[in-house]
Order: sequence, then C-alpha cells, then structure tokens
Amino acid sequence: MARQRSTPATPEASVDVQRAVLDGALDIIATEGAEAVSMREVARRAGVSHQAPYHYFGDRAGIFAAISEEGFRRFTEEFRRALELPGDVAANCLRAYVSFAVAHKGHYRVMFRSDICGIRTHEQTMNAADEAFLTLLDLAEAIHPQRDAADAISLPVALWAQAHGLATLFIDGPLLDKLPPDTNLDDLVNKVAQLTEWNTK
Amino acid sequence: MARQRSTPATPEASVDVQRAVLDGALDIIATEGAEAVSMREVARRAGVSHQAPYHYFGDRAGIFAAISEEGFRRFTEEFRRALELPGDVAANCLRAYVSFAVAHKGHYRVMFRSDICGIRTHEQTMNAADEAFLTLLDLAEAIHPQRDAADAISLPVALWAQAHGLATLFIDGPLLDKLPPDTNLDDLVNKVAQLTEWNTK
DNA sequence: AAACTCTCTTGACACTGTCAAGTTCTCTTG
DNA sequence: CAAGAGAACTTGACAGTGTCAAGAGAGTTT
Repeated sequence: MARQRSTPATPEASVDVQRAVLDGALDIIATEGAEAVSMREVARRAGVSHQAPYHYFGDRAGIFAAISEEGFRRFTEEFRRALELPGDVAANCLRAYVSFAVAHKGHYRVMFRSDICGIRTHEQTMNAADEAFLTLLDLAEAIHPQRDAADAISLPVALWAQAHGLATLFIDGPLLDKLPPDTNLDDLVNKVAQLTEWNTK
Repeated sequence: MARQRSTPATPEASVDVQRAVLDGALDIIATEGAEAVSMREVARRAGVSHQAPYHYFGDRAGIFAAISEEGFRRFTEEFRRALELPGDVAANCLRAYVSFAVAHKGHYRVMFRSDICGIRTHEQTMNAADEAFLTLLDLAEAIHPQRDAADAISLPVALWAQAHGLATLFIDGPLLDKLPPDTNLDDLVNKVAQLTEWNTK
C-alpha cells in the first residue's frame, strides 16, 4: 500500500521487479540452496511473468552473477570496517568474514561457487571480486608488513583458507552436526583465532 | 571386448551398470559441476535406459549420496596413511587433505555440499562421514595430546577449516586466478603449513 | 512348470530454461 | 500534439528434465 503508482512501466517500478527477483532468488538459495532457484519460481514470487527476469538478467547465470556481485561489494564494505577496528586485526577480520557468510548465506553461497558465481563470465562481478581480494591483501599487510616480496601470496592464502573454511563449514558443511548443541559460534571463532599464530619469523 | 557374457540380468553386469552410472556422474561433476548431473545424461553415458539408474539409486539424491559415501571412505583411508607418516604430522595431513580434494574433485565437491551430500538423509553416507571426522580428531590429538578436555573441539575445527578452505579455494574458488601462473600448488600448501603455528600454550 | 525376484525398459506427466514474437506503457522528438 | 522509439514487460512454443507407473524378460527357487 505504500506505493501510489500503479503504472508498471516506470523506471521506479522496474527497480522493484529487479529487487524482487534478486530477493526471491536469495531467499531460495539461503533456504533450499542454489539448485532450487528456477527462473519461473523467482518470477512467480516477484509476481511477474516467467519471462520478465530475462529482461534484466539475461539468463539464470545472470541472476547468480548479480547476486555475487552484490555480495562482493557488501563484503568489501564490512571487511574494510573490520580492518580499521582497534585490537587484534586478524581476529577482527576472521570474525567479520564468518559473520558475513552467516548473515548473508544466500550471497555467500553463490560468491564461492565457481560454477555459478559469474566471476569468469561477468565483468562487473569480476571487478567486485577483485576489490574484495584487495582487502584480503591489506589484511596480510597489516599482520606482517615487511614480509618477503617474493612470496607475497602465502599469508593471504593462509588467512583466506582459514576464514573461508570456517565459513563454509558453518553454513554448508557437516560441522554443525558435530558440535555440542550449546556451542556459541562466536566463541568458537574467537577460540580458533586465539589458537592460530602466523609464523612470520 | 573383455567381457564374454552378453546376458544383462546377471549380478556381474549390474555392478557394471552401477559403476558406470557413478563414473559418469563423477565425470560430469568434476568437469561441469554437480548441477549438470542429470539422470538421463548419466543413463545415456552408461548406455542404459533413462530409468535404470533409479533402480540402484532411487533418485538423483541417491547418486550423490553414493558418491559422497565412497568419497568419505577413500578419504579416511588416505588421511589415515598420512597420519602415520614420519615428520610434521600437521603438514603431512594438510598435504593429504588438499591432494585428495584435487585428485578426487568429483567426490570432494559432493562431500562438502550439504544440500546434496546426503549426510542427513542417507545413513551409510553419514556413517562414512563420521569415520572421516574421527580421523580429524586423531590428528588434533597427535598435534596436542594434553589439551583442555572442556574444549576438545576448537583445534579440530581450526585444522579442518584451514584444510577445507585451502581445498575448496583450489578446486572451486577464484584463488587460482589470483595466483602467479607458475605457482606450484604443493609448494603453496607447504608454505601455508610452515606459516601456521597452533598456539597450544 | 509356476511363482518370484532382480534388472532393467517404455510411456507418461508436470515442470524447467530459453528462444521468438507480440503488447502496453512512457518518454522524446518533430 | 501526433508519431515514433524504446523500455518493460507478456504470451506462446519447444526440447530437455526428474520421477511415477506399469510392464518385460531373464534367473532362481519351489
């Protein structure tokens, strides 16, 4: 009832449809997984014809690419904030990484599925992913500024692996079934952070 | 030409069909991803009718469950071997974990996709996964035997996250695009292992 | 030889992604 | 202010999909 306009072909309305399609897809991905996303189902949820989503996104892959692009942009924002917090920067960033994955399950699931994320096929998605990767390099730099220039990649990879592994185990892996039922995930992330020392010799 | 028998309804032949279905599916998963697996395509590759795979596996989920069960069993074997190697046990196991994922991409991709792995729905798959998890606990025990019994889970989780993160970044993530083209993956795994110290205070 | 079971096959159904071709509205241009 | 352009859709069609239902033909058991 908020919107007065009822003419559908305005730019404003088109944003609504785009958003509704993405939100519908995200909801399906978060609850049922990416496989369950069908063009016709998201169209149905958005209250448009089965062909309307094609107008904006080209095809199914286009929807996933849009989702992962949005995900990478939001991720970059949140991760940058964590980078500037006072205290243990590695622990802060690990927390931020895992929090993002848990809070934006739909986005995260698409972002790190190379078969559907669209990084290789959609330029804007690739750019967004590149920017996210830069924040990771910044974290490595913050942890160990004067590291060997010839091996600038090992520490970022190690950091990323830990965070990504934890995140995917939480949202998709069988880990949750293995934990004691009263486990607090934040505490666990903190403990893992405490347990880890990066040997920067 | 190796097989003389041409009667299809023998137990021997049925094993062939089962195996052919799984191998066909694994090939599709490793090259195109799990989405691309269709009952009719694996049937076609196995040279049987589109309904034959249902006889053995019930449905699509049944094929994935069989694949991840097989994957967990093989994984347990290989990981146990690494546990008993001389030298740095953490590094050995990290190498074994990542090697398994890279060498058995099809299996690994299914094993750690909670939406299709069948751990929650297929008992035998769950049992195989449980056994694999036990090997991980053994690794943690080998690294730090006298750790706090009240927090027996943090170290296994930290180890698992690192290995799983590295493995998934290698086989599915955008990491490979970020690495210098001449990077040796084994070397990188070794460097990550060297970089990591578990703070067992 | 009859019944049963295992290993499949054929046929049908609703559903899917996507191509092609309208249709309806808004906005710009003359 | 009429005409055209273009955006934002819709309707229709097609081949391909997962899966249910109902067999068919071997082999084994009784």
